Parts: sequence; C-alpha cells; structure tokens
Amino acid sequence: MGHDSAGTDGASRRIPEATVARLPIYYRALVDVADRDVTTVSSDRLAELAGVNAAKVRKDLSYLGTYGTRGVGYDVKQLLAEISRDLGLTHDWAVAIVGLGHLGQALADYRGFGARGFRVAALFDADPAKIGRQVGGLEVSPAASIRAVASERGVRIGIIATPPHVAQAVADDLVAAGVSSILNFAPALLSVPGGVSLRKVDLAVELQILAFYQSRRSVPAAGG
Amino acid sequence: MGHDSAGTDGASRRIPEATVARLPIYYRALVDVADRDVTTVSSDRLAELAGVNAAKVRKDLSYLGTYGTRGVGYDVKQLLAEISRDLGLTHDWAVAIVGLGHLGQALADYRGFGARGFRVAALFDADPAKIGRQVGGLEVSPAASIRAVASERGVRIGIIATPPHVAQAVADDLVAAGVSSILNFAPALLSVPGGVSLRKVDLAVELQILAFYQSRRSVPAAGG
DNA sequence: AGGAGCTTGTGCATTCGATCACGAAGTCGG
DNA sequence: CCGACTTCGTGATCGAATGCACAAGCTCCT
Repeated sequence: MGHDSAGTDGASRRIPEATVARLPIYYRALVDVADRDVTTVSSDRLAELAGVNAAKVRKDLSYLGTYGTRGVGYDVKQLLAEISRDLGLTHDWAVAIVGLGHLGQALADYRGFGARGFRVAALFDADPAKIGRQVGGLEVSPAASIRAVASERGVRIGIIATPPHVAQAVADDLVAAGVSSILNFAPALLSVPGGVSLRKVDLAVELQILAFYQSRRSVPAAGG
Repeated sequence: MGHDSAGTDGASRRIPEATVARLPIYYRALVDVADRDVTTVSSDRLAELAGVNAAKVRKDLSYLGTYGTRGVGYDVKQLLAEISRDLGLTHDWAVAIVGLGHLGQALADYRGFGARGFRVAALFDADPAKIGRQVGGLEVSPAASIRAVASERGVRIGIIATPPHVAQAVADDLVAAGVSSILNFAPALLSVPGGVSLRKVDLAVELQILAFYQSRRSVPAAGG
C-alpha cells in the first residue's frame, strides 16, 4: 500500500503490513478480555474474538517477539503492553482534525481516541461560521492557521475530513507543520513527500464494494 | 476478506477480490475525467489518477471484458457504464442507516451516495430524542421498527453506526428485514448468516495503523 | 498502401500472505 | 520424577496478487 518501507536499518524485526493491520484488532479484543479479569488467553480464543485463524494469530504475535507460554497461552496484560508499545500507543500522539463537517465532528467526539494513545490537539475549518466554536471541548481554529498552530502544538498525525478539492492544500499545510502521518477521508488522491505515511478511507468505496457482491447475489432480473 | 465466494455458478468471469476493491477507485477517477469532457483515457493516465500501477489497471479492467482499444485507450463513457454495471450502481440500492450519532448523520448527509446508485431509504435510532427528527430530508424511525420498516421499504444494504454493544442485535434485525449486505462501523465483531456480505470499517484501527508506522519512524528517544 | 508509433491484453516470474502440520516447551496429576 | 496433555512457534506449502515485458492490434502520417 505504499508505506515506503524506507529501509531504515529496520532495527528489530520487520512486521508484515498485513500483520500490522491486524494488531489493532487483537488489541481491542485483549482490552475486552482484560476487562473481564481474564489473565491468560490462548491463540484459539483470541482468534475467535478477532474473527481470524488461530495459526494466523500465533504467527502475527510471533513477529512481536516470544510472549506466549506453551501449554498455557498468552499473558493478557503482558501482551497488551507489548502491542501497545509496538503500535506506539504509549506515545500520546497529538492529532489534528481538519474539516469539521459531520464526519470531522464525529471524529472529534470519538471516545476511542483518548483511550488509545491519541489526543485531539487541534481542530481546523475554513468556514468562518465554525471558527471559534467549541467541538468536543476544543476550539476550532481557522484553516489558514494550520502551519502555525499545528506545529506549535506538536501535532504529528493529521486527519483530513474536508471536501476533496482542498484536501491536497490541507495535506501540504499539515506536512509543512511537521505532520508525518495523514489519514485522509476526502475522496481525492493526495501526494506527500517521502517519509510521510498516508492512509485513505473512503466511505463510498466501501459501500460500492458491498454493492458489487450484492448485485452478484441477487439475480440480475431483466428489465431495469 | 471472507466474502463467502459462494460458487453461485458465477455467471461471467470471476473477478479477484483485490480488483473489486479497486473498481470504485477507477470509477471515481473516470467520473472526474468525464466531467472534463475527455473521451478516452489510457491505462497510464488512469493509473496515475488512481494512484496505482498501469499494468494493474489493464489487468483489472481485462477482468471486466475487452473494452479498450489498442493504440488509443479506453472510451471513458463506455468504461464508466461497464464499471457501473459491474458494481451494480445501476440498481439504485435502498440503504438503511442505523444509529444517528455524528457518524450516522455524516453518512446520511453524504452527497456521494445518491450520485452513485445508493438511496438512503430509512434511518433508525434508539434514542427517543432523535426519533421523528428530520436528518438529510428523511425522518428518523425507532430502532424497534427496523424489521418492519426496512423490509417494507425494500432495504438491501444496511449501515451500522451504533455503539458496539447493540451492533449484533441491529445486524440480526437487518438480516431479518431482508438486508443482505452490511457495512459495520461499530467496533464489534458481528456474525451473520451465510449469504450475507459483511464489511467492517474501524476509524480507530486506521489511526492505530498509522501510529505504528509513525512510531517506527520517529526514533524512540529514551525517556518516555 | 505501408510503416511508424502507441496502447492494450496477457503469460510469466516473483513477492506476499494464509494455512497446515508438527516439533518444542511448558503444565498438571500421580 | 515421569508421562499425558495442552498450546506455542515456525518451517513448508499453497494460492493470490503484483509487476514486467512483449506480442497483438489499432491509428495516423506519408
């Protein structure tokens, strides 16, 4: 998916992209079992909770290191700590959200972030009517101030929830402010300098993928 | 990811899952170029617009059939029509959205849907304060009426944007109402009967994946 | 009409991810 | 202390997906 795998001396082990995408799922499942005061969990059980294959769980976790005990399973707390560390959730990342339409507000209010190592540190919008308003306990700043405000607040991760035609300009501003990871919800193709991670989520795309399988299922009866 | 590839006599060619996931991206790019009155597009250009490899574009499109002209490229209108047909966007799918928190409202107002073969036909929420209110020109119905209302309105695609603890119950109701494709935004693992497609989007997961690469990049300086 | 120049369609090699199957390593009961 | 049992870790295998390279086929110019 492009995450320029900059061969940065790779320090420890290199974790496959597919595995990285599953770590947050294991993480969530582990938080759930930890809440129920369960102390150990087997790969079988974890697989069930995460909706994947048990062998896959074991292989995925083996990339992080050897944290399981044969005959017993994984220590929930220890594994949770390890995944947190690997996902960087111990860092308290400062996040900026640009574009406070419905989606941006949904993200700003999202409870899950705070609990998972993310802190919404800045909100931006171009609409004068929105600037100065409080959303999720934080004041909305003008989009023109992204470079100044985001860099001042140490923002490292930017979320773009703007209309597509301004998304590239916003991305440029974010990068200029020192942001090095961008999550893009705008239906636009962004280009960023090397060294900046970029992920895209497109709600309409997900729906269209569903529609494809849907229309394959229902017999395409004649007559539109 | 599990779209039970029910060997339903698959009529035409079988299209690889990875290709299906890219079709909506090509679709969007094609809509853009069509708006600029361009009549033909090369695989190279389309690849650039979609952010992928040109050979991949050609191979992907070849699964749909032979719609390109060597030496020229693809006829934009024809290709658009073909992808629309394959994605089932010519069907005007009735969509129900359950849960009208910020995210649900964002989806209800999403302009892209109408233009792409989807019609929001029903809105549901369990909160009495929200029931009866108009959102995006449609009245919010009580969650208890999902089975009756959704089936009456011919809903085939359901979007779940509720808190996780009610997501499974909502999914059950949707399935009972005849919905056979579900897009789940709730951070919960759903189980649905065979024959029902299920896709999951988790905003926190996407962010955590970014955080992983982020924390790999920035040197983990000592002293947290 | 014929050849130069593009661009598609696709066989092939390679890389990546999923799954199986089994040895290694631990616990527990007697 | 030992053997039965459980569960992890991982080599090996298989299949999907990617990307290359090139033949096939179309257009346009001369």
